Amino acid sequence: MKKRMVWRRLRRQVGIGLVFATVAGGLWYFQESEYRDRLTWKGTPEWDSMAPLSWHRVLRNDGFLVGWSDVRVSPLWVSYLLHDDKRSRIAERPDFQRDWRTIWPVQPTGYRGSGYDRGHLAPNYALAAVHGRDAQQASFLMSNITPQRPDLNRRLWQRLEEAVMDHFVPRFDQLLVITGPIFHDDFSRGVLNRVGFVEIPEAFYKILVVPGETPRGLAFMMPQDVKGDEPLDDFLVSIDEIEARTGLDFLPALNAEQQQRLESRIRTEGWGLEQVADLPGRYE
DNA sequence: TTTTATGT
Repeated sequence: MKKRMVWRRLRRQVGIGLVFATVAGGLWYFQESEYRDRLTWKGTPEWDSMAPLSWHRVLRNDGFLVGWSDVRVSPLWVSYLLHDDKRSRIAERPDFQRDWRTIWPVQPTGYRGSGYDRGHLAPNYALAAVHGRDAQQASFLMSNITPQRPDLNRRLWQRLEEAVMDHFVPRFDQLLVITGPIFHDDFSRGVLNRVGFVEIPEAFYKILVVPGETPRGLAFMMPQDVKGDEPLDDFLVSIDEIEARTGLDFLPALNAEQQQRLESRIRTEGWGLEQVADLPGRYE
């Protein structure tokens, strides 16, 4: 008799709890996607459901988003918008910081003696100049950092980032940048190929998109072992190729026809690449 | 005013 009443009450409470959790979760998700939409264009990268290595969760920062993989212990992509409205002075470089959202401990000191640089994906300068101090500090979170060989990070990659800020952003006014690592096809190669817990990529990609009715796109893929003074256009690839290598789908909210046009082949017309492809780096 | 590591 009494037992049945207790059961009924319990069931009702669980029911109310579930409804509450669902509503709260829905509200959270709604608000979170509003925040994300403000930081991107045509959605954030989505993963191929058949490829667990491309699964990730989104970390939201001031000025940029990070697709974080707890399997690779690495960001799979970062995404940020740039516009031609730069601050004239930017603050000093902050210290690298542990990001407590990553679960696996990735310490700022963890790269010491590894032969790899702590390479930014979302760059210090661009984030600081366009999005301000909080974004700059967030760019030094270890969730935004991947192991990069010094000749890539300080030379070729630096030249590409400089071309983005000094050439492409002024040229087009607004730019969406998606950038990230590319890993060896064979996951077993990555199990021990790590700096601390962080898997070491084979190469890196950077996708530039000019938002608009008929968007323009340009994409690069650069391996770890470069000298650093190569012409930037040696590394052009189609976005489709990057999708094939990463298991990610970029700009998922763009309609199929536009995606096909934008992603299937390399189109350099209008970018003025020849003006920047051979510019020397800042730290030769 | 654009990158980092250095048992400094």
